[in-house]
This record gives sequence, C-alpha cells and structure tokens, in this order.
Amino acid sequence: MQSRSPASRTGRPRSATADAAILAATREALVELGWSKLTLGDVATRAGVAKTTLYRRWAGKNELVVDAVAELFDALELPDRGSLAADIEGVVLQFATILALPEAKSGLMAVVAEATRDDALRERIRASVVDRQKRLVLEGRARAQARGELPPEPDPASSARTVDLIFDMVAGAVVHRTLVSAEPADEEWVRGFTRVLLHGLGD
Amino acid sequence: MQSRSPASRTGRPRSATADAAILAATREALVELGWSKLTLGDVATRAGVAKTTLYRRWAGKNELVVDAVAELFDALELPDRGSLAADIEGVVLQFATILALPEAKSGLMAVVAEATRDDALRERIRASVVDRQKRLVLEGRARAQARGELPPEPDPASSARTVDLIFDMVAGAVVHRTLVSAEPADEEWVRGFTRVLLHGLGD
DNA sequence: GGCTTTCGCTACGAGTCGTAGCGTAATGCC
DNA sequence: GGCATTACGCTACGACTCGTAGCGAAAGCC
Repeated sequence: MQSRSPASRTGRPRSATADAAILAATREALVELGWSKLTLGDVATRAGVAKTTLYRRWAGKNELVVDAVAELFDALELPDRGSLAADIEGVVLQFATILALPEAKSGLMAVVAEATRDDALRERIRASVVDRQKRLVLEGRARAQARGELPPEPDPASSARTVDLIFDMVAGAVVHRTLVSAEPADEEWVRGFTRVLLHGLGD
Repeated sequence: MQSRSPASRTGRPRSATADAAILAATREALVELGWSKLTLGDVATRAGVAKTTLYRRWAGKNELVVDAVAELFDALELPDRGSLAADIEGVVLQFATILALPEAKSGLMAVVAEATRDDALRERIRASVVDRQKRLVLEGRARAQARGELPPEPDPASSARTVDLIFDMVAGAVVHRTLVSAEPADEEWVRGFTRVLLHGLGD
C-alpha cells in the first residue's frame, strides 16, 4: 500500500474502511469504464469519499490502479499436486483466471505501459504484483528438485537467470494469450504450454 | 492504414506527405511525452498540420498510435541461418530490438490495454502488427520441417493451435522481459530462451 | 470553368485535472 | 478535560484537453 510514515502517531488516523472502499470502487470503475475513461472524481463518488481524500493517499491514477489490481493477486498459491507438470499447470491456471477478470485486463497492461517512463511506478508494480508470482516459481523449482524432476543448480548466478527466464516465459505467454490473442488460457491451452515448457518443441 | 473509400475518385486527394509527417510526429511525441501525455493537438503542431486534419483520418489517439507503431515492424524478416535454433534467435533478436525502442514500448502496451475493451481496435492491432510476426512463425516451421528438424503436422487444426502457442510464447516472453522485467532481451537471454523453447526445462 | 473533397484556421462547450481553503471530526498526549 | 495534530468532506478555481463546427482557400478530375 502507500507508505505512511510510521513516526506520525498523533492526529486522526486514516480510515481503513475508506481504503478498502476506494480500491473496490477503482476495480468497479475499471470494469465499467476501462482505464482511459476512469476518472478519480468518479472513483471518489463511487467510494463515497471526497476527491481530496484520494489525492492525499495516492499520487495519481497509476498508483491507485496498481494497488487496486495488486489485491487481486493475493489469492495466488502453489498447491502441491505431486509432479512438476501438475504444479505448473495449477499455478498457470490460477494466474490465467485472475488475468481474465476485466478489472485486471484493463488496468494491468495500462500501468505497465505507463511504467515504461516511470521507474518508481515500475518498482511499485514489481513489489506488489510481480514478486508475488516469482516466489511461486522458486517454490515450484525447489519442489521439483527435491523430487528429482529437475537437476540442482550449481551456480547461484545462473540459477537466478533461469528463474527470471522461466518467469518471463510463463507470465509473458499467459498475458499475451489473454490480452493480445484474446483467447482464453483454458486447461487445454495450459496443458500444451506446459508440455512445450518442460520438453521443448522437438518433443 | 485508414480505409479511404475507393469509390471517391473526385476532389482534392489527401496528402501522402501529411500522412508520413503525422505518423513520424506521433512516434516523436511518444518518445518525448509517452502515451498518457501525448495529445493530438501537440502531434498536429509537430507535423505541421491542422488538428482537424488528424481527426479526418483517425478516429482517435488509439488508432493513430497503432498505425504509427505498426510501421516499426515493417523491418521484420526471417533470414535463413541454416538451423531452427539460429533462425529463432535471429528473429527474436529483431523483435526485441524493435520493442526496445521507446516509441514502441510506450505506445504498444497502451493500445493493447485499450484493446481489451474495443474489439475493432484489437482487430486493427492484429492486422497491422501481430499477423506480420505470425507469418514468421509459419515460415520458420516450414523451413525446419523441410530440414527434418521438426516433424510434419498431420492435423491442420492441431497445427494451427501449435502456431498460436509458439507465437504467444515467443512474443509474450520478449514483451514481458522488455517491459515488465525491464531487462534487455540481448543475445545471451535469447540463447537461453531458444534452448528452453526447443528442448524444455529438463534439457 | 465547374464540381468535389481536403486543407488550415478559429472558436466553442464540455469535461477533467490537481490544488487551495475552510470548518469539522477523530485520535494521542498532557 | 483540554490541546495539538492530522484526516475528512465540501466547494471553488484556473488550466488544460477534447472533439466538433464553420469558414474561405487550395488542389485535383471532368
């Protein structure tokens, strides 16, 4: 969330209810209006708060939408399904389900686009959205190595590179499938994707 | 480009010079201002044309930026490097080079985000940007099958699915690497990506 | 020359932005 | 309980952008 300086202990505290109402209203507006037609004044009205309250907490539309969308990814987890392939399929399906939500589709790509010219915004996205997924890649690999499905990584540097590569491939493919190709990343697609990811095109 | 009705053969023709100037000015403004701060009035001034001329040819910012960015992908081709791996590396590097341009980064993701709520816009992107890349996937696979590096596809339906899958994986990974991870998709990264794509994680 | 369409220019109402100012409400500290 | 401090709701504001309308002039085809 927004960083409130912990030194301030005096004065009226910020309403946590208002926070939740604003983020919910933002997602609602994303569904109904989309990114470009979403206005902060409208969000304030939907949330039942004053527009000035919004500007006290968020620097602008970008930061607000990142926080609103980030909450959607809280549900991500990696259930142990017994094999690397099954684990991958499970988590990719979860990711695809979240990304299929209209509020995620409209908002996420727009803030990513804005982040190309705003380092602070990109860092905010990384911290609140991306890292939560990258953790799943690390967990899944550790499990697979414990099962003997993947060889252990000797070199820590090359290990980090591999995680980044896998992450770009998984997240990138699902995002591209959902947003650009505009086709559902359903079970059939996820099975095919996992097969190529694990065994390559040559089979 | 924009569809001018071919029946209209009379009257003053539209200036092709103005078209080129507008698209160039759009890319210039994308570099300097980014998507959100780009205004059509500013583009018109840069291009040396009246704002009304812009609105006569494009419905709005979305369509204009799609056309401006699409021209960047005209340079894509698939040189024959002798092996499937080398072909993939070559074309992925080309794609990454284009996507690293600031005007492509700022503009492309923004219009993709807008396209989640605008079918016509998504179709415009598909026609002018995506299909040009998908053609390369088809060519590359045909070459690899001729060389015996890939098995021939018996079922046309499953063949089309595979092309779509490969395309989502390639384009998605490069886009995610460049825009979200904000790391360069350089030769080293492309080599690692190609290896996983061809042989899988289990090696 | 006449017809048609585009061009540059100006002007306009509508809408959004982000901020300032004010009085009030809610908390911690003494 | 009183005080300082901060958040809140509300209103109003100038600045900006949007997309369109109307005009006279320009450039092509018959």
